[in-house]
Amino acid sequence: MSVQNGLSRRERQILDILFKHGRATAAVVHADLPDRPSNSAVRAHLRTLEEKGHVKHEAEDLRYVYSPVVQPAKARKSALRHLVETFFEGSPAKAAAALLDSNAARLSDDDLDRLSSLIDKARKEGR
Amino acid sequence: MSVQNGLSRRERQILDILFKHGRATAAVVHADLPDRPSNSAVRAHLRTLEEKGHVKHEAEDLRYVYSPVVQPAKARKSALRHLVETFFEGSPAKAAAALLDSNAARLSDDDLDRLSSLIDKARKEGR
DNA sequence: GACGATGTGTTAGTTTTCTAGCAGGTTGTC
DNA sequence: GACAACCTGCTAGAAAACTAACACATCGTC
Repeated sequence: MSVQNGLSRRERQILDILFKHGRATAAVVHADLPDRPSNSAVRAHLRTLEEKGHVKHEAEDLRYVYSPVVQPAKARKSALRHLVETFFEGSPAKAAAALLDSNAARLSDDDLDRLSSLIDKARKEGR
Repeated sequence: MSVQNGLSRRERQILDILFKHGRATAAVVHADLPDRPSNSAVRAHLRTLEEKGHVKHEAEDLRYVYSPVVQPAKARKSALRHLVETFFEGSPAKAAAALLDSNAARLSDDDLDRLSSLIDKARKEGR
């Protein structure tokens, strides 16, 4: 169903790091992982993820660079839906409000303009 | 570190359902769980979650009603931060934009007004 | 009181996750 | 060539997750 099913805790963590970085070597993934597992364990998991089809690797001067197979956009969307569903009663507006509310200080003018125009657009479509 | 660490896949699923419902009996959790595990397994997991301190139960005419121990608000915040971090390069604005963009049709006028005022507020604070 | 439906607790066993350790291959330096 | 410093693959075993099955309690109905 969801993109994130069938994955163990570690696999999920690793996949998240790959989404975050776009592409990364085993060493980078390892460095980003909480509670520092062994490097060997990380590589094993990456291989498993590849077997399961969630990840692919390219050889790049002697090391492997891993990247997610699922389109980031798709994974994003799925993650958003899941979050909205479990924490915001299915209301994207509530989720968006929470985002803006707790992070207002960190929004640039450009960001605000873009959001405004999105809201205007929604207004027009709503009529 | 994060609220969602140290949990297995199933435990995470169960906890998400509790967040979604607020409070729920073992049977409800069971019904909402994908790939239908045994009822007994669900109860065992709930007990484990309680041991770990993520969940509490109250006896309510003969059955147990479970609810998350962590403040929903806190869990929400943590989940949002994680999502923004892994999928939106740490930019809440990008996340909010994605929410509005793909769900414009589902926003009510009230929602839009609320969002607008949040944006205005951010504008003022930004100066 | 006997029965079924529905709830819980606990146990024991399987399956999956997770890991360290070893073997081997390439590159660069001495 | 020997060595260190990287990297990969693989394997066996420990640890944790996951589960079914059984035992027992309560309630309502016959």
